Amino acid sequence: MEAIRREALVRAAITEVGEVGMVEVTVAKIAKRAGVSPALAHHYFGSKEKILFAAMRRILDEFGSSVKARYKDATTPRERLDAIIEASFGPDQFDPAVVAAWLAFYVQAQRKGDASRLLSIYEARLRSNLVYALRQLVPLEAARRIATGLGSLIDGFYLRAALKDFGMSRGDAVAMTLEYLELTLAKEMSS
Amino acid sequence: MEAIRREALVRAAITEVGEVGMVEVTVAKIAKRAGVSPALAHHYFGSKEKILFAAMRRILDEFGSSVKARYKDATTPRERLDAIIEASFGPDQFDPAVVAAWLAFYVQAQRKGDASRLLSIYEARLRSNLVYALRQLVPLEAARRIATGLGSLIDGFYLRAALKDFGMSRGDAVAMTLEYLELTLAKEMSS
DNA sequence: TTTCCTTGATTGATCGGTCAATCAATATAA
DNA sequence: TTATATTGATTGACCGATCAATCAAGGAAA
Repeated sequence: MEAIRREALVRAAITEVGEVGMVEVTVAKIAKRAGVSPALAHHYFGSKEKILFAAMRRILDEFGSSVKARYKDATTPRERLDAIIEASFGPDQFDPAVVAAWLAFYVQAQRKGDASRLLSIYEARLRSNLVYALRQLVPLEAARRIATGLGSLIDGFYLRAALKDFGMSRGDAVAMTLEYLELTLAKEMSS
Repeated sequence: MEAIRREALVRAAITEVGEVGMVEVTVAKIAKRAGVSPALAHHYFGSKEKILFAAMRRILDEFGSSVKARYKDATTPRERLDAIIEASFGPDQFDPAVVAAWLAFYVQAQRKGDASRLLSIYEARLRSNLVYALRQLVPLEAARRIATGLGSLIDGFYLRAALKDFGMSRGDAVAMTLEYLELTLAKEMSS
C-alpha cells in the first residue's frame, strides 16, 4: 500500500508542478490529485520538499532508463550518439507536463543543495556519455565542445517545448539536433 | 520621487528574484533591498504581481535596447545576425542575477496571461529580425529553420548560464553560436 | 494649510506540518 | 468459530508562521 501511495503522490507531484508551476504547488493540491489527504502525503514523505525531490528524481531516473534502453542496441559511436539524442526527445520525456515539471525542477536546482547535487550527477553522466562517444570520432578538445553545443541545443529545445510557443514536433527537434551533430562532426573531421 | 522609487523597486525585484528565486521572493524582501517599506511597494505598484511584471518587462526592454543599439551599425544581413547574437550574450544580459531572473520569468510566463503575452511579443520580434536577415541569404523555409535553431541554442546557453554549471565564457557562447550559424548557412547555400 | 511620501501596525488568508483518533484488515487466542 | 488484540493506513481538526494587502496616521516640502 505504501508503494502505491508513494507512486501516486510522486506522479501527482510531477503533473501538478507541470500544470500550476513550482510557485503555486501545494501539498494539498498534490494530495488531492493523488486521491489522498494532505496528512498522508506528509506521513509518507515527511515534508513537501521531499515529495518534490522524489518527483525530480523520478523524472531524471526515467530519462536515465530511456537512454540506457536505447544504448543497449548501439554499438558504434554514432549509434550511441543517436541513442542519446533520440532518448532526449523520447515521447515520455517530451510530454508537456513532464517537460514543464522538468524545467521547474531545473530552475529550482539553482539553489537547493540536494536537488542541485542530484542534477549535477545526471548531467555529468549524460555529458560523459556524449564525450565518450564523440571522443572516438574527433579529438578530445573538439569532443568536449560538441558535447556542450549538443547539450545546450537539447536544453534549448526543451525550454521552448515547455513554453509551448513552438510548432515543432519531436521529429523536428531530433532532426535539427542530428543536423547540428553532423555539421560539427564534419567540420572537425575535415580539419 | 516616484520615478526613483519605481526604479529602485524594479531593480531590487530583478536582483532578488535572481538571488532567491521566484518561489521565495516576497514583497518585504524586495522593499528592503530597495530601502523602503513593503507598504510603499504596494503604494506604487498595487500588487506583488505588478512589481514582478514590471521587472520582467525591464529585462526584456533592456535586451531589446541592446539589440537595437547594435543594429544601428549593421548594414549587411550577416552584420545584423552578428548584432543579434552578440546582443544576446552582451555583458548586461549575461550577468548571473539577470540570467537567473530572466529564466525565472521565462518559466513563470508559461501560465500567467500578461507575462506570457509580453514574452511572446518580444520573442516574435526577435525571431522576425532573425528570419528577415536570414531570408536574404537562404530560402524562407531554411531561414525559419535556422532561426529556430539559433533561438534554441541561445536559450540553451542561457539556461546553462543560469545553472552556473558551465566553465563557459560569453566569448565561448558567442563563438559556438556563430559557428552554428555559419555551418547551417553554408549547408543551405551549397544545396 | 495642503499635498505628496512614507511607514508601522494590522488583518485576513494560506500553507506546511502535527497529532490524536478512527477504520480496516489480519493475526492470535479461547 | 468467535472474540480479542495488534498493526498499518488514513483522516479531520488544529497550530504556528508567513505573506500580501490595507489603512490610518505621521512627516516633509511647497
